[in-house]
Amino acid sequence: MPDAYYLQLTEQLRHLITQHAAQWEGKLPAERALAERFSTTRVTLRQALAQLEGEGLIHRSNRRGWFISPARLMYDPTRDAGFNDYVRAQGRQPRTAVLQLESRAHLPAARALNLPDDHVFHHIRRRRYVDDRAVLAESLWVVPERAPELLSIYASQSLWGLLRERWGHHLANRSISMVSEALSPGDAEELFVAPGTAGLNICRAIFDDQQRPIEYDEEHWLHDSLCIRVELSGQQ
Amino acid sequence: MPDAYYLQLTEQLRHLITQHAAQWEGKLPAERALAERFSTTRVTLRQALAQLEGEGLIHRSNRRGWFISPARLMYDPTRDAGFNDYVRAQGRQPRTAVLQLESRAHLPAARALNLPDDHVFHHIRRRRYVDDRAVLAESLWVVPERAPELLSIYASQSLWGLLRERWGHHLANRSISMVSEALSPGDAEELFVAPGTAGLNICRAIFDDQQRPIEYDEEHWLHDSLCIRVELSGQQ
DNA sequence: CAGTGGTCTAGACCACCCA
DNA sequence: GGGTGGTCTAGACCACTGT
Repeated sequence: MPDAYYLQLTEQLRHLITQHAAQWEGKLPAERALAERFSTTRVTLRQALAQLEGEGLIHRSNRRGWFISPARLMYDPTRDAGFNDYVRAQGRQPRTAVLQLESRAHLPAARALNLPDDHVFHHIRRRRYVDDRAVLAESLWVVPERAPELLSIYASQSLWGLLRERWGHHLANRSISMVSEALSPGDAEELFVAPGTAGLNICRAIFDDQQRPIEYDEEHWLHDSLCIRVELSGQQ
Repeated sequence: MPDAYYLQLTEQLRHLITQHAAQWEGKLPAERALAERFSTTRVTLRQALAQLEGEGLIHRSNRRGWFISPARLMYDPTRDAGFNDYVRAQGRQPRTAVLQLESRAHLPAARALNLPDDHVFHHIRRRRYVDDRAVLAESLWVVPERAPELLSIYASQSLWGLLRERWGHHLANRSISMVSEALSPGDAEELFVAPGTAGLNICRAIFDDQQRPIEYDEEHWLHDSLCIRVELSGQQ
């Protein structure tokens, strides 16, 4: 069926990668070396690599080369479990870098939380790692009335833990949306990948048990880094 | 920031497309024409088009050209609403083509439903359209004990409607997983797109209120055709 | 500084779609 | 049968990475 050479190449590379994964220590040989080994051009070789990238088998670190992708992280966006907890529960190592703390308005957050367009939020921007690979760039927009001194006390711990323990909020109602995307140049740079790399965008609007808006967040994941999982019981 | 020419091209094309959408009737001019208009090569032009494809703004119909993508379909995989119902509710036109009806074993279904590896299922393979664009290829694996004569009476209606009305099943517990994927050559062909086109794979295992397995399904969506939406209330 | 990936050129051939 | 998109070649230059 696959008569195009780059599709045959894709299969050969797939086998090569699974066989030599250990010996290469996760990093593929240089493109020119691979192209020569298969007697083809870099263009065609890159077409095959792009296929495997789309499948989630390998990924690129911008200008540093091709790497074998680790197993996907299981993630249930409907649960309250903090990032650190569920990453560790899967035997992986979480890490967080806080990129920005500020207060300002944000239209999508205002719209999603049914607040005036110019409402000001506490904004936390952070980058999250799994096993030292940056996989997630996210922005949190917290309603300041619910967590007044947030920005002065926040330091990369669990936000939902804080909201629960310090301010006694119960995250009861949530509206979640997920779409595939191409990472914006900004998001791509923060995750050290090439612009336009495939990503998954997850947005959540969260309200308490009295329908008061609490928080809105925008997550940009590398597309190959996660598997969304939702378990539900009870009739819908 | 975007000094690469193909990224500038991406922006120019984005504007061109939004302006001329109506006049072009959804189909972009030929690649050679566009490349000439921007004084570049087809390779670079295609790189820019691929960016817009990743964003979901345009898509390809295999060997027929580039088309402007319609608005994403909102889809809540946690609900029981039938495809026809929720597509119509969004003012769109649903259509279904049944591709295959058979009985056979399927390992992933058996595993997901906690049945023996060689358990035989009723298998329904179908293609679903929204406004005459094929957007979904799916396989349903129904436990025959729950719907014995399914294959002889099924004809593209709502499967969940049938299960409920004819056999009185309540779809109570479900386990859902979603991952981005590159469409397999087979799935791509069924959806009339190029092999390796970005897709979204959704799998569901469904049990009744007594935890008896009912059905397992595998969905392959074009990545730009939908927006997953989940609304939840109550604490998790 | 050497080598790498990212980008780009200027062609070519073929299978397939559509008129 | 003409034109299209899909594929492929054989180069090139540059910015950046890692040493």
